[in-house]
Amino acid sequence: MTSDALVDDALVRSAFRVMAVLTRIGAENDLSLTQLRVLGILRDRRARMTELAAFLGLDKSTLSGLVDRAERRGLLARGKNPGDGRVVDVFMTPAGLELAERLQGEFRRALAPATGQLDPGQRDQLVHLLELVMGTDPPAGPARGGAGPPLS
Amino acid sequence: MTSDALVDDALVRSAFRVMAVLTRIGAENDLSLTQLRVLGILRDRRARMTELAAFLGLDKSTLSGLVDRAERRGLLARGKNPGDGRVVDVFMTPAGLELAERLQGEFRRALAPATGQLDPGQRDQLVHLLELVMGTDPPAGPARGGAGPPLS
DNA sequence: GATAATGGTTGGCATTGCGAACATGTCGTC
DNA sequence: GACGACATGTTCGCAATGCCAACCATTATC
Repeated sequence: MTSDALVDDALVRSAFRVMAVLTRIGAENDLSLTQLRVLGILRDRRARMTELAAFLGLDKSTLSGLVDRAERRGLLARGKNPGDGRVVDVFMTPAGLELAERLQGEFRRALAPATGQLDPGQRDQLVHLLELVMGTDPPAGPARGGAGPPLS
Repeated sequence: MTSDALVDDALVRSAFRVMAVLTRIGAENDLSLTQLRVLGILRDRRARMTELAAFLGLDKSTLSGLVDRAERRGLLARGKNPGDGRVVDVFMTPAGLELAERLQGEFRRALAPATGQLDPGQRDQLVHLLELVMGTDPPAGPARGGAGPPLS
């Protein structure tokens, strides 16, 4: 019982901590958390708007604006989908890729003092446990069980 | 050597997962993530505005509006600080406390299928590892004692 | 007591995110 | 082939988040 509560607590705390780091790095580069996430997701794939929206848990209309702004900054680009005329594909520009790469480095460096507290064995353990916990299917998501290249 | 990357990855993934659950529960109750967090923080203490802002990593002015809305909904209340006339203390109303209690229950229930994947021993281990990782000074934690500029 | 420093609020601004309404494209049925 | 159902994105209007700069009130410092 209380063991449950402790785990929840630890997960929430670490989540907020991670988010704080991501938010800070984003802010330093004029990117919101969501934009950061988009950059992370598109780093190794091209996606259609709806797909992306579902993945992020956002409305299609929200994504329109999001992509608009990122496109205006030259980080993303829209392209037609050859197979379906309705679909709009989104993908990274070279500038976007470069930025994503740089931010990932910053993120790892920012987290290094924390993760450095663990020895390799503990690191594996932590990864294993988190995968166990998070391995169950997310609330929703027909497409790809939620695993994406989580921005780092 | 990619062991580091794996940990970062797992942490980010679990962070987004936890946030998604919190966001959903908040949305179902017309509360933003930040409001949820405020409710969580004030559950067992009373705090002044600046203190709260620093803890959340937000600007004072952001908090004004946040507390305004929560106060209008009867969840929080403002009070004078006896020791310092400039200070505004914020604390939960009974309604706020009740809501916070309920949401915590919802959250635990939502996470149960995930945490239930672990046996008690693994649970302890996960808590321990997370505390190790997060126990160190965060590279960018909000409101850490002396060090560091406002960093937003 | 004058001047600084601290604590909160206000107003202006861009962004986020939702829902509803809309335009366009695809597909199934006749 | 033409029609209507459906799917995909965009646009518009709205409230909320969050920042900054400017401001008022109170406290500290000299």
